[in-house]
Amino acid sequence: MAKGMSDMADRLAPVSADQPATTGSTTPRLLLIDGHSMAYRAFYALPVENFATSTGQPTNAVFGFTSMLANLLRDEEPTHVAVAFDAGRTTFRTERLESYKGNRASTPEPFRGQVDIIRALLATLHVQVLDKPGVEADDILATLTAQARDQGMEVLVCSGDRDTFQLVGPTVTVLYPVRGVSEMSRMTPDAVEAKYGLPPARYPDLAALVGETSDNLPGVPGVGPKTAAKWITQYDGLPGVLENAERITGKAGESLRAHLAQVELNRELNRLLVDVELPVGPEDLAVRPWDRQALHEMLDELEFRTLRDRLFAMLPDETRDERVATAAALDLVQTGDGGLGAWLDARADEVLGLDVRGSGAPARGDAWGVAIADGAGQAVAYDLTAIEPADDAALAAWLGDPDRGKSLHAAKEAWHALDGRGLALRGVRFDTELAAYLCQPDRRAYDLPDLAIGYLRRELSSDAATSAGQGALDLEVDGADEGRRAAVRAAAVRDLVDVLGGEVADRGATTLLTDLELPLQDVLARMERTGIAIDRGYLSSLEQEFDGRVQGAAADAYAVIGREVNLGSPKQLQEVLFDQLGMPRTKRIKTGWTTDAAALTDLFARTGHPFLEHLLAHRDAIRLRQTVEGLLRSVGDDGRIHTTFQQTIAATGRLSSADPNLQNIPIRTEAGRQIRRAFVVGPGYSTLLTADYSQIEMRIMAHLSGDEGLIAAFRSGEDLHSYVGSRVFGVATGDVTPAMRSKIKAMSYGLAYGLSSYGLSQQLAIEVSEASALMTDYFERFGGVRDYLTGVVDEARATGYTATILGRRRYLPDLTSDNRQRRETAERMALNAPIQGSAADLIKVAMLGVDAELTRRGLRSRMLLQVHDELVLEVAEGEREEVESVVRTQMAHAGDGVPGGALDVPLDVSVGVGASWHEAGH
DNA sequence: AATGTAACGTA
DNA sequence: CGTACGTTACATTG
Repeated sequence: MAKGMSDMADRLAPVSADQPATTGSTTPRLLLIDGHSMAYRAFYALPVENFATSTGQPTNAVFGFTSMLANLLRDEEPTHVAVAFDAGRTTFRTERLESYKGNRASTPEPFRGQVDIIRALLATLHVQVLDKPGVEADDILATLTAQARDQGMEVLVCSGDRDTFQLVGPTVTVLYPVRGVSEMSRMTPDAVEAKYGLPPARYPDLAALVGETSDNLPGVPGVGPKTAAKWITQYDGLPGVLENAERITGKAGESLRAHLAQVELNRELNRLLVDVELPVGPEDLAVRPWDRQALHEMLDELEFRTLRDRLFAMLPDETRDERVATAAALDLVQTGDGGLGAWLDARADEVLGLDVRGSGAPARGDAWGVAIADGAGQAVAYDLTAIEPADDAALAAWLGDPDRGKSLHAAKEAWHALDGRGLALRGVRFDTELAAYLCQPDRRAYDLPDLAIGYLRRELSSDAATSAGQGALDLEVDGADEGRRAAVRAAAVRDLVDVLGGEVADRGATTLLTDLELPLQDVLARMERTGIAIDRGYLSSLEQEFDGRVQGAAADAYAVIGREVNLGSPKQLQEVLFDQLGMPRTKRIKTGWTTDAAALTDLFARTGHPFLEHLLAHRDAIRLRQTVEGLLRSVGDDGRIHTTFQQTIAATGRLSSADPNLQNIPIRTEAGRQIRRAFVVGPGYSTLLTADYSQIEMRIMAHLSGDEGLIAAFRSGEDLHSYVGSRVFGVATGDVTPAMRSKIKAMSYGLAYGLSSYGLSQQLAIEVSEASALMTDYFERFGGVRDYLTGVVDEARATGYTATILGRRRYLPDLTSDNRQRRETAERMALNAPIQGSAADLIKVAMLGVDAELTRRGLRSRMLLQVHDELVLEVAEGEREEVESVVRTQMAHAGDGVPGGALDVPLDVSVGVGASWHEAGH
C-alpha cells in the first residue's frame, strides 16, 4: 500500500488553479467545503485497493479528502474554515420530490465509515463540522456564504455540486473539482459567464431547463446549455422564459411547453437555502491550531506517512517553531574557544548523541560540522572548517576514544565523513538506523526525521533532515542555523536511543544490535575504506572487446530485419518481433509481451529466426559492456573500487552492496568470468583469497528442520545432491545420473524459496505432474523438511513474525491477508526468511571473528568483500597459510555460539587463492 | 528532472 | 506460479 499511496500523493500534490490564489491580503477568507461530495469524489478518484490500513480499513476517500484539504489550506490560506455534511437522506427536497437524487446507488461498502473517519480527522484539525437534519450540506454552505459575504469576507466554496455556482459573486468563488480531487476549476463570475454564457445568479435557471442527472432531475428534452442560455438572456431570466413559452418556436419550444411543470420544480429544488439556522456564524470559524497529538495518533492509525509530512510541512513558520518545542527547548551552548574539552569531560560517563554533517562516501568522505547533545537538553555544535585547535584536539580525542560512548544515526556514513578529515570514530554504542532496522526490517528507509516522528512524535524541520551526504548547500545559509539544525539532530538521536533501545529490547534484539550489527558496522566501514584493487588497463581492453561484440551483433540484427531499431527498447522490439516478423506472442507483461531472454530463447527454438540469435548476443554483450563501464567509472584515484555495504536494506538481514554493486559481478558465463580477472591483489599484498560456504542454506534447513536424513547427508561428507538423489530415486549414490542430480539440486534450492510444482516444472522443462511426483518423493524421504516448512509458516502466522537462529525477526502481517496473492507471497517470504536470514547471521558472525582474529594476531591481511556466502580477503606476504586457517576456522565455527548450542550440521568452507578474484574463485 | 518498467546480474 | 538484492536504459510524467 505504501507504494500506491506515495504515487497518489504525487498525483494529488498540486491544486491546479486557473489563476493563483491571492495572498497577503488582510481580508478574512472563509473556506467552505462540501464534505460528503468531496469525500465521494476522492473515493472514486483513488483506487480503493491501493488504500487500506494493515487492518483492512479502506482509506482512499480519507486520503483523498485530507490531501485535498491540505492543498487548499496551503494554497488558499483561509483565515476561516468549515466543512458541511449531509445529515441523512431525507431533506425538504426529497419531501417535495420523492425521486430527488433517487438514481444514486446505495453507498458502496468501502465508502461506509470513511466519512466518520474524515469527521474525526477534522476534529483533530479543529475544523468546524456542520450538519443539520432536513437540509443538504450545500444549503449550509449557501447560508454561511451569504452571511460571510455580507460581513465583507472573501468566500471559497469547494463542492462537486454545480448548484453552488449560483453563489458565485465578486467575493465568492466556487472551487469545482474537474478531475478527481486534485484539480480544481476556479469558478469566478467571469468563469461561469465564459462557460455558460450567463451570470452566476442565472445558472440555476439554466440548470432547471437543462436538468441535472446527478440529482435525478430531468431537463427539457432537446434543450441544452446553449439554447437555455439564449432563452434566459432573451427573456431576462427563467420567469420570462416560462411566461413567454408560447412564443418560442420550433421543436425546442414545443418540448419546453410540454415540460413546464418539471422546469418549475427543478428551479424550486435547485435553489439553495440561505436562511438555514445554524449554531455558528462565519466569525466563529476561525482557523485554530491543530490537536497535534491526536492528529499524530490518527495518522498513525491510518498509516498515512507522506500525508503527515505534507500536513506538517504546510504549517506556517511560527507554528513550526512551536511544534519543534522539544528541539526549541534545546540549549545550544556556546562553549567559547577551547571550551569543548571541558564540556565533554563534564559528561565523561554519558553516552552522547552525535550528528556529523558531511559527505559519507567511502574513501572520499568529508566532514564539515558536528553537533553533540547530552541527555539534559544541552548541545554543542562546531564548524570543522573553522574550529579552534584546542577544540579540534578535544573533539578528535573524544571521537576516537572507544571508552567515550556515543550514539549516532547511520554511524558508518559519519565514520567515512570523519575519516576524510583524518578523524577516527570509535565507541559507537548505539545507531538509531540499525536499531530501527532490527525493529522494522521491511522498511526501505530510516530517515532520522521519520524516526523522530514515529518514535518521539517530534518533527525535525526538513532542513535539519538533510542527511550527512547532502548538507553542502546548507553552508550557504547562516552558519548558526546550520549548527542548530545539527544540534537538533544530535538531540533527536540522543532521545531516540531510549525509545528505540526499548523497542529493540522488546523484540529480543539487543544482543543482535550490540554484539553483531554495531561491531560489524565498523568492520564494514574499514572494508569499504580499503576497497578492492582494479586492473584498469585490462578492464579497458575488456570494454573494447565487449563493445566490438555489441557493434557486430547490432549490425547483424539490423541486416536481418532490414532496418535499424533501438535494440535496447522493449517497445521497439515488440514491434519488430510481433508486428514486423509476426512471431508468436510471448508472456504478457504490463506493456505488452515480454522480450526477456527466456522468451527470446524459446522463440528461437520455435522459429529459428536469426534475428533472435543476434538480439540475444547483443543483449549479452551490451550488459557485459555496461557492467565493465560502470566498474571503470567507479575506480577511485587510488586505483580501487570502494563499494558501500548497506546494512539496513535487506529485510532478511543480508547485506547489500551498492555504488557499485559488487555482489552481482558475473560468474556464470565465461565472458562474465573475465570481468572477475579485473579484480586483483593490490600493491604491497601477495594474493587474494576467497572463502565460501558450501550449501549454507541447505545446511541451515537441515539444522532448523532437524530432518535426520538431511543431517545425515551433511554428516556423511558425501556429495549432497547425489546423496539426496539416491534416497529420492532409490538408487545407490554412485548410480545417481547427472540429470537426476540436477533435478534434485534445483528442487533442494527451490524448497527454500517456496517453489511450486509448476515453478519446478518450468525450471526443469518437465511436466508439472513429474515435478509434483518428484516433490512427493522428496518429502517422503525428507519429511522433516516438509514439516519444518509448514511449521515455520504456521508459527509466523501465529506470532506475526519469523525469526533466524540469532533471533532476527521479520514481521509478515500479510500472512493473514484476505488477498490470496499477497498471502501466498508472504508465506514464501516466511519460509525463506529464517533460512536466508540465518545464513546472513552466520556469515556476519564469521566476519566479526575473522576481523578480530586478524587484528589479534597482528596480521596485515584484510577483508575486502562479502558476497552473501563468500568472503574476499587481500593477503599480505607470508600470511597466506595463517589467514586461510583463520578464515576457515572462523567461518566453520560461526554457528558454535548460537542459542541452543552448536548447529546439528557442520559448516563446510572452501578456500581459493590467486592474483585475481577469478583465479581465487573455485 | 523525476519516476516507473523491463531486463538481468549475483547469492 | 521461487527468495533477497542493485543497476541500467527506455519510456512516461511533471
